[in-house]
Parts: sequence; structure tokens; C-alpha cells
Amino acid sequence: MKGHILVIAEKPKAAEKIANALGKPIVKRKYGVPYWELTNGKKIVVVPAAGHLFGLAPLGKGFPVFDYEWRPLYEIEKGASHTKKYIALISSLSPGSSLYVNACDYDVEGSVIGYIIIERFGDPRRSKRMVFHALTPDEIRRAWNSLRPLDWEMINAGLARHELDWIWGINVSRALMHAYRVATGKSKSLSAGRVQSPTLKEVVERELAVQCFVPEPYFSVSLSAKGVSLEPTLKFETKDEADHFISNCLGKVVDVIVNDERLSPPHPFNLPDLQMEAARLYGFSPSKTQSIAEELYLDAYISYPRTNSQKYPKDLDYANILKGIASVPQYRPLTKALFKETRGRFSPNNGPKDDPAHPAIYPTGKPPKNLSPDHMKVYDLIVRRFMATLASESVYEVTKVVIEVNGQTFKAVGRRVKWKGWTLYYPFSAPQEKSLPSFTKGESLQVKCTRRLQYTKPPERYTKAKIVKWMERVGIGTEATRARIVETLFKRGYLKNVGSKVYATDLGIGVALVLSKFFPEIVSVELTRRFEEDMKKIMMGVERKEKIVEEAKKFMRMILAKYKPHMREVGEYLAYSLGEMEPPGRCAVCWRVAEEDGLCVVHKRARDELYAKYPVWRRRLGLSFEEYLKKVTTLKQAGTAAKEVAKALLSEPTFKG
DNA sequence: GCAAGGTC
Ligand SMILES: [Zn+2]
Repeated sequence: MKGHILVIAEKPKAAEKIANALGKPIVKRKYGVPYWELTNGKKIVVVPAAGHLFGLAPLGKGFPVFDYEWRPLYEIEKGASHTKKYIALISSLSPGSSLYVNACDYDVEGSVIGYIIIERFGDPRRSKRMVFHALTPDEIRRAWNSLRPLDWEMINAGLARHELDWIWGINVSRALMHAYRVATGKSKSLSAGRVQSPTLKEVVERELAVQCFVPEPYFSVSLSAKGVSLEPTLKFETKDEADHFISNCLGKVVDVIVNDERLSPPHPFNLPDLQMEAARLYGFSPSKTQSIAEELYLDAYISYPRTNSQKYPKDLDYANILKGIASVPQYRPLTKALFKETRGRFSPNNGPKDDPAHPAIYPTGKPPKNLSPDHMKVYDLIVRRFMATLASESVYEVTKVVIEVNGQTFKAVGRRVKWKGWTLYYPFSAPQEKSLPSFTKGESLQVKCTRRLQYTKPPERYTKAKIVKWMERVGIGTEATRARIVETLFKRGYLKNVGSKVYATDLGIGVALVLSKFFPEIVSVELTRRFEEDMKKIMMGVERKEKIVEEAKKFMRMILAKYKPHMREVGEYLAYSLGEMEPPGRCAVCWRVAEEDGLCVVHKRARDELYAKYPVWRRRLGLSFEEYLKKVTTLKQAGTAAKEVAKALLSEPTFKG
């Protein structure tokens, strides 16, 4: 066969590794993009993509819209101008190729990235799929020697994912924007989607739970002996019950147990864990941590960061990486200790989580140079975590003193380090040490009992990092997209930050309510499960992509037909949420539109909570309803909406007279 | 102008 073989990689770094594994390449440049040429029996040209180079775009204007086509990303997306040079390079090197090899990551998106390129500039009939599970020389050569036919099942599953997300996202977004325009004559960027809308709903639900929260009173009794607090703290419903307990506070030490507690090293970092730790320790937002990690990766300090894996690659050269790390003075004592305790035999504490295309995050060993303080913080987390995953268990001597008071057992716990193990390298999640005074088995002692009137706390608000973690837990979005989608919700004005805490705005609450009513599917994580099942069917060959997409269009037409008569009503509701229009029937407490009993959704929920919690307060504290409402208005634990309703009720004639 | 998904 004449002509060269064109190998298409997903990104420049992968292209370079593939070329180096297949022979002795010469690196060339065209349009500012590197590519690699080599001879291995035949002439091989390895070219990089930069992720997706093409995307779906509508054919024609209007709403609803069901016609679309694949177009170059730089034509349809702001901020994608860099893709132009990659497309130019690939289109210029494609003619005359005898074979096209899709060597993108082995997942559905990689299959789509390579396929669209081949379909545009090459020929699917003269194409192969290269399947590798790590970018190591051996694995790449193995994959090269067993090229597979084009993977139509994965391609079609991936194309279906793109089309389904587009059909749902674009149409429901336009449904919101058109409603707003019908009502106000103005235009505004509003959006909805399979991933962002369930996330918005979750944060809005938390917002309402906090705003409407009415605490419950209880009496706590905390115990201490010899100045050490005992666990657990007791909770009583009434003062009498608590007083009954503290009337006799004589304790007896029934046991003193000394045990070794062994703590396993942490798992290797995947992106969500890194984002969580950087947020916990340094207050970094997930998108900030991600962009720093991406820059460290592009400068070759760390491996690929957009991964869910908690497993290092099989034949990673740990010793070599550690030698590189040792060139930084502050790490040298640590690498030395690690070589000593492992005797150079490294076995990481790999975790359970996997990724179809990339291993866990690890440092490459390249000595850091001129890193900004923030880059250094993320780099430091990655290096220390890497060493900790290779280190031994840490061992604590744990002393448990069991004390009986009034027939109930309590304990005081002391903790002392016996062997630091992994906490030497990664001290950020080491348990606190605590020393105890001496207790003797059989000893009688006076226990100090303190009774306090306390109030239950509202649920905690999300931080950006916790939202990303929630998305991961319920299985929506990917490592590459979660942080960005959270930022999108902020950009739309649906969410805002107060300090590090996330609040839903009135617009966010309004959009979530509208979507829940008219497009309940899009605010549910179940839509993602349905997409996944559809993709599985396509991959197994039991269903055709065309049929799945047609069904989605049919369903969308149906729900949009039901929605259309309500457009003005929805648009006005959004305008009320933005404070741009005055609702005809206002909430008795705020400016929102009244839904029921003269109250908006928020204040109605707060009122229901107030009525539901009163019996508890009457029983426990013997308060009248009026006394209860007055008390609620003074509590910091109570939500703002709950306080507002309590004040409104107090100003009613019943209480005034 | 809107999604979610890649990656610079
Ligand atoms: Zn209200």
C-alpha cells in the first residue's frame, strides 16, 4: 500500500508518547502545532487533536429546534479559536494517507473525536481503532500490533450522547429564554441541562431547607472527669429528665483499654479528591484547583489531572520519580525516609475508583521551578500525597477509659503516636494526639455534669467543592466538566457566594421551580441513568442510535407542546424572581408572587415548618404559641424566612390585642 | 444564545 499512515491522538502529549513508542520520530511543526514523523516499516505521521475539534450547531433559528450538524468548534464557540490550527494541521496532512488510525483515549468521547476527524478529512473505510489502556511504551506497542476495526458501537453511543444532550439542553434553555422574552420583551441568557439542572435543584433545595429551618430545643448534658471530656454528650427532651440524670454524678472507672490503632495510607489522588483537599486546606475553588493542576500537567510537573482513577499505572518508576523530587531541599528528608522505610520496594495503596483512560495523579519528578505560591500549594499536596500512598501504616496507641455513670457508660479517649508512617509525608489528615491523666480500673470519681439548653442546627450550606463532590457521588458530569458547570450556574446568576458558602439566588430558585414543574426529567439525575442505558444498548448492538435520538425528539416535542400555553406565565414568574416585574398577588411577607394563602413558596414552607415544630416546643419548654414565635425570631439557628413569618404572625391582630 | 464533552 502506498502513502503514509495517519495516527490521530487526542492531545499533543499523547501524540508525543505514541510516536516515541513506535520508533524514532522527528518532531515537526505546522501552524504552530507539533506533529511527529517516523518510519516503522511504513511512514507514520502522528498528529494531535486538542480534545473535541467539532461540535453540534443548530441548522436555522427558532424554537423548538431539532436540526443540527457537526461544525468546527472555532466557528461556533467563543474561546475555542485555538482549535483552528489543529484542524488546519490535520486537514493538510490527511490527503494521501493509506490508513487512518484513531488513537484517541479509549472511551466514547475519544471514539467520537477521532471519528469526526476521519469522517471529515479521511475515510472511515480505511480506518482502524488503536486501543490502549495506558500511555506506556509497551502498552502502546502492544496496541499498535493489534489494531482493531473502527469501533462503530462506541462511536454511535458517543454521537447519541452528544445529540441527546443537545436536544434537551438547547430546547429547554430556549424554552426559558423565550418565556422571559414573551413576558418582558427583553432577552437574557438562561440555561438548563442534564447535569446543571439537577445540581441547581440540589442547591436550591438546601437553600430552602436553611431559610425555612425552625430549630428544636433540647437539653444537653456533657460530662467530664479530671478535666477530660467524656463521650457521648447526652440529649434530653426536658429539663426534668436532664436534672434527674445529673442529680447523681458519681462515676466509676470500669475499664481501661489500651490498643494499637493502625491507619492505612491514603489512596492516590484523583481530581475530585485533590479538589476537595485544596478546598479544605487552602479554600481553593474546584475550578481554581483544576486550572492549576492543568498548568502543572502542561509544564510536565504532574501526570494527567482530569482523572477519576485512584490507581497508579502498573509499571510506574517510583524510585526515579522520588529521586527527582529529592532535588527540592524541603522534600529531601522525606524521600530519604521513604527509601529507608520501604527499602526501595514500593507498593502503593491504590484505591477502588477507576477511569477508562487515565491513571491517578502523580508527580513526574521534574524539579519545580518558578511556581507561583498557589501552584506550589497544589504541587506540594500532590507530591506529599504521592509519598504517603507509598508509605507504611501509621500506628497510634489508643487509650479508652470506660466510665460508668448512672448505669450508662461513657468513655474518654487518648491517642499517642507510636509510628508516624504515612502521616510524616502527608500530615494534613493525621488524627490529633491527645494525652489523658491517669485513670485506674475500679477507681471511683466525681464526674462534672453540665446541663445546657441547646437548639438543633440547620443543614450546612454547600461550598463549590462540596457541590462538585455531590455531583460525583450521584454520578453526573465528568472530571473535566463538573467544576466548570458549577461556574456556569454562577454565571447565569442562579447561585452566588457569601464567603465560601453557596447561596441560591431568587432567579435560581425561580428557574428550579419552573423546571421542576414543566421539565421534571431535566432536574433529575435519572435522566443521566437513562442516557447511560441508551448508550449501553447502542454499544451492545441491541438498539440503533437513530431510533434513540428520534424517540428523544418525539418526547421533547410532546413536553414542549404542553409547556407552550404557559410561556407567558413562566416568563412573568422569572421576571418577578428578578425583581423586574411586580406580581399581581404579592406574598404577605416578601415581594414574591403569592402561591397559596397569600404566601410565596418560600414563606409558605417556612410557615408550615413553624406550625409543625410548635408541639415540640410546647412539650419541651411549655411555651405558648406567641412565646414560641418570639423566641424563634431571636435564634441564630432559625432560617431567615422562618423568622420573617414568625414576625408577621406576631403582628397579626390576634397577638396585638 | 442556549448543553456537555474534550483540551490549549
Ligand atoms: Zn415570601
